[in-house]
Amino acid sequence: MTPQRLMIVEAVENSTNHIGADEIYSEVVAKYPNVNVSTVYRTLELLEQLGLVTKTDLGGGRVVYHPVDKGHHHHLVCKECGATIDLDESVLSSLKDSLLRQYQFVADLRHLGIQGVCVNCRQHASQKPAESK
Amino acid sequence: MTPQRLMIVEAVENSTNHIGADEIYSEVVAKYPNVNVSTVYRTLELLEQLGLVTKTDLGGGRVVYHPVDKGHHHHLVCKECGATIDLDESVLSSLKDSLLRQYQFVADLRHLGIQGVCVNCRQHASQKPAESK
DNA sequence: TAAAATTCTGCGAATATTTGCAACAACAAG
DNA sequence: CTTGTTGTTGCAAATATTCGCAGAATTTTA
Ligand SMILES: [Mn+2]
Ligand SMILES: [Mn+2]
Ligand SMILES: [Zn+2]
Ligand SMILES: [Zn+2]
Repeated sequence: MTPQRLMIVEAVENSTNHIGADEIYSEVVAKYPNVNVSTVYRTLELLEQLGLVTKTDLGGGRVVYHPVDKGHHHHLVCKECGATIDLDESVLSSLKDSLLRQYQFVADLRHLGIQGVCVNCRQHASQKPAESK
Repeated sequence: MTPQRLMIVEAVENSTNHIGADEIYSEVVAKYPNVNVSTVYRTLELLEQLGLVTKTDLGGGRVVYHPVDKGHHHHLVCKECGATIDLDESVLSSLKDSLLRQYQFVADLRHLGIQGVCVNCRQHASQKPAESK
């Protein structure tokens, strides 16, 4: 457990909710000026393999990390407005179960980002049928 | 419909199964030497928005494209051995339905890559409990 | 301790993809 | 035909992430 790893873990744990690699890097580099981004990425990969953090692609180039001990959940991400809706883990547990039963496949569905269109954006789209120019 | 777009569409349609942006580019550049990768990516994005192709991240930096008219399906991707198992669309339709009912969210689940560990790799792992050095 | 083996790091380069911009092409109006 | 408008391209630079490598730090062995 090196100082840089410690600070990276700290940054992830202290984050309110999700945190990106760039934010972690900024936070760490403030106290420890000569850390490298590679180390941040490598440490995050390690933490992921150890099952301490989850990595989630929320779309649009935003990949975020989340400590496992702060609750499992998933996210619906609206491609139109970018809104993210929290989703309880139970919604995906039946899928996970059926993949295990039917395919003996252990799906890694800890913290998923599901792309789509939210209610608001769907309503707005139908209210504006004449999209035109 | 420009010549470069035509050739990109052709490359995707002619592909046996999945095809990556780099492969499309190689194929197109052979006949039309001064196309640019940007055009390939831009065209693929366009085709995706038009609902003609699906884009899927199969993990490990492999993003592949697939024409919609060649059947909908999903993939289980083993993180250990890289094997991909085909999955019928029906397996995810119940999830899609419940997201629509409970959250009024239209999930974009046309061609998903689900990460995890396959049967073989799981058995091998348990047969080798003494992983050691 | 000293030497050897291992692990971790910073750095710079590679990778895949996206973006801004200016030239270019198609096309409509005058 | 001349002009203006719009959409498409190539190029070069930005972005996020990964990788090889050689040196530093650590741990193991003798
Ligand atoms: Mn989350
Ligand atoms: Mn497929
Ligand atoms: Zn929305
Ligand atoms: Zn496997």
